[in-house]
Amino acid sequence: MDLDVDQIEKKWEAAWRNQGDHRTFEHNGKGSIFSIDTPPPTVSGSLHMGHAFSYPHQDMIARYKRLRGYRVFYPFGFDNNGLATERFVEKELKLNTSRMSLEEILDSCIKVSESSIEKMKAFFRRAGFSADFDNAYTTYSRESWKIAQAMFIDLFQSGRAYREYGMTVRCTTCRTAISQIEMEDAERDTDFVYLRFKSETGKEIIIATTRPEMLSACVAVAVNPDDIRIEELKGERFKIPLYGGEVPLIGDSRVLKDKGTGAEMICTFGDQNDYEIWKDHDLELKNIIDDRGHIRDGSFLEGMRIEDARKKIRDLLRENGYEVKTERIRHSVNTHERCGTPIEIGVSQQWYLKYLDMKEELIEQGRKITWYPDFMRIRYENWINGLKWDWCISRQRNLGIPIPVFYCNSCNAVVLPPKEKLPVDPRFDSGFRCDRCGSGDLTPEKDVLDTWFTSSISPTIAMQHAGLSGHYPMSARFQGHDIITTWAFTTIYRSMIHYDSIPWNHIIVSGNVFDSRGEKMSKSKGNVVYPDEVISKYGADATRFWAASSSIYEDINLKDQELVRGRRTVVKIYNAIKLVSSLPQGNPEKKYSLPFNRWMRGAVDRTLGRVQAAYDVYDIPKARLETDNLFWQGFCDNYLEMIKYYAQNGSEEEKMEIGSCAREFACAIMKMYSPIAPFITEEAYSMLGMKESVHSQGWPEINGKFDDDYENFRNVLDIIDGIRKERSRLKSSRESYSGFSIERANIPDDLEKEIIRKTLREENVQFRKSEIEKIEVLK
RNA sequence: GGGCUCGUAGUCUAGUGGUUAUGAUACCGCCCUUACAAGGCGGUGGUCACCGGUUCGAAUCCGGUCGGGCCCA
Repeated sequence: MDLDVDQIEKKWEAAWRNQGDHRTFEHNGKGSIFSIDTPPPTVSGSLHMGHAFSYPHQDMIARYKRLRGYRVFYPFGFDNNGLATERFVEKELKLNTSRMSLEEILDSCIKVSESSIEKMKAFFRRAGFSADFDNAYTTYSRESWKIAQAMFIDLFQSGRAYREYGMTVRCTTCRTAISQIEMEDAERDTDFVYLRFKSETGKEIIIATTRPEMLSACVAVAVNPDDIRIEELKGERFKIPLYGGEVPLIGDSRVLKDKGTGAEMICTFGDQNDYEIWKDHDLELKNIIDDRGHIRDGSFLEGMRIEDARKKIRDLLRENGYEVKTERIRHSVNTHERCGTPIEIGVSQQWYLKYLDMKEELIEQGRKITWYPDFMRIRYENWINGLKWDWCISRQRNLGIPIPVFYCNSCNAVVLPPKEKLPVDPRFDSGFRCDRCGSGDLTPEKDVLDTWFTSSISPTIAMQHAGLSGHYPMSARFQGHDIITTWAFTTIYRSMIHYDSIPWNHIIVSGNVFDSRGEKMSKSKGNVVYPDEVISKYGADATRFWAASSSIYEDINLKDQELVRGRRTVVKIYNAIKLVSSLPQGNPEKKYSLPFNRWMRGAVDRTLGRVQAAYDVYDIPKARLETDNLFWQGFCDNYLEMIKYYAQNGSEEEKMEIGSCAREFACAIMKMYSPIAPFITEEAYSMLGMKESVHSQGWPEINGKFDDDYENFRNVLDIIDGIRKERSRLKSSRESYSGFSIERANIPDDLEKEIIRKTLREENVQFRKSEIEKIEVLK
């Protein structure tokens, strides 16, 4: 390959950076604002193909909208907040955070995220993103703290944020409360243990459980109300094996008759079902699992981890004759999505945001937004309909935006710092007083806010960072379909409660990237492909062509073939432009006198209309397809072949016209490609001697006068096509025949005949009018 | 188990009621036509997942079945 794509891309990357071309917001111009709510990539972990597939879509639309005259707001941020980053520090750096001070932990988190952010910026620049990376925001900056904390205070004051001692879902590995959002179901193989419970009067009932270690938290034995045993065993109290306490028999419809023996023990709390039954029957509370996953029941299990306790208690149950049998079953358990640990349910003090009262309004809000594609909205609505608990937003972790509250030790009031003092970290900052009783004796809140608390206000953070508040709602959000229930949902909710508005007019949902066989990429499978490798092999433009190759909302498998096609397009553009730039230059008197210029102008107009329509509905693959067709078939295979002869042998006036028109068409095609392939199109503009960047000038005008010429010229193209095919069928060199004879109803005029002969370099092409269409080889 | 979605040549893909189903990629053949052999032209390759229905006519609409994916339980 004689074209050094890498060198071209590096050259323009550097040039754009030096010129400071990419601004977060285009202040100049009169157009309306088009603002994009971009997903701040999380800095923990490495870059993945999603960054090379779905992120370019935003950039393509940003570039397109700029060309259409919009003042584009294209912010970029990095998410260095929360649990993911902290776990990353623990796992990747193998730091033992339990031996470090809070300051040291936070410090190493910041250091890791800073170096990670630099790597990511380098990648996004290399991939041709037109964002201002020097002015990127981070979700853990003081500025973001201040915004998030002020909004928290608003929520507290309006009664949306509340603190409650209640059921908590928690992860004993991450040692924090989590929300419904972060839970994930997983299939696990477990022993289903059948245990014998006896009553004082000697009656017995067999229950089945997957969690025998919870025995000491057992507060009832439950069967379905339709179960005949409810009558037989009415009033009996059953002894808890090994422990000896007595529990009642209750009936509850949530107990499944045909699962196990149809009887189960109710513990506080083995699972959500337990919790619900416990609450409705007003049972006793026995909380026996601490936040690190150790049993705290004061028995022989005291201090053991859950798994160890399960083993030990089963041995004891077996030895004492309580275990009837065991079945190996596969069942689904709720786990924490970040670490896969089965969640535990407990009760503790946590902060919540109330939203269960707003389900209908949230669905309404979702319907005010245009979803691309529309059916993704249904997933959003299903999620809302299935919501069970308010949003737990407090996390017992180190890294995160602190919850800005203190608790008064004298009067128990919740003390908020004044907004002008924000940001605050109650763990370090002091000097506040209770506004109710004036006491300075305050207990700081140690918990931090859930990462999604910050993610859900990305429009506010991005706008305030850029000094662009007051342009709410934003135009468009781009995000993956896997986080509709998290990011889209929480953003719509926050926007509603803070601004009584939708956060954006449009939401564009994209798919995920899988390996060539359609499997999820993961380190353990060894099928991970890194985006830097792909760009090194094929180039940034080719990678973007791949990203623009099929429906953006569908999952895509990473295959070479689209990357190959992308790279070929880049090379083809370069070569075509090389030819066009060699054509005579000047100002012709007439612009569209030659038939192929009129035809090509009509073709460009047609495609322009289609490409615009496609980009306008975020159909990037369609925009690419239309441009490809025009460029390869129309422009390269036919138009450029036609003009070659006339560019050399035509009159001076004709040469000027050809040079001028070919440049005009080439520029229009480069414009259409430029959002997808910013590098090679910029190179093309430079080769054509254009003074401006392809990305900074306006979108081409549709001329609109040559529709008929476009249609009429099809006859000439048909003949050229026919002769080319005939020549190929001959499978022999040109010495073996002398020419072609064309018979058809519509005979071209003299100039058209000449164009056909010159384009094909066949001097001997004869035409005869006939109702039967025919092409013959002349020997 | 529920919701959504997808199923079109070896592979990827266009096509939401109307000739012979689009194009790419891979493979084979011919042509070095002075921008490009990473090109041009041609060819091989399809029961449009399956079954049934609606219709003059179905890849397309409806119902069901099977299989993949995502989300939720």
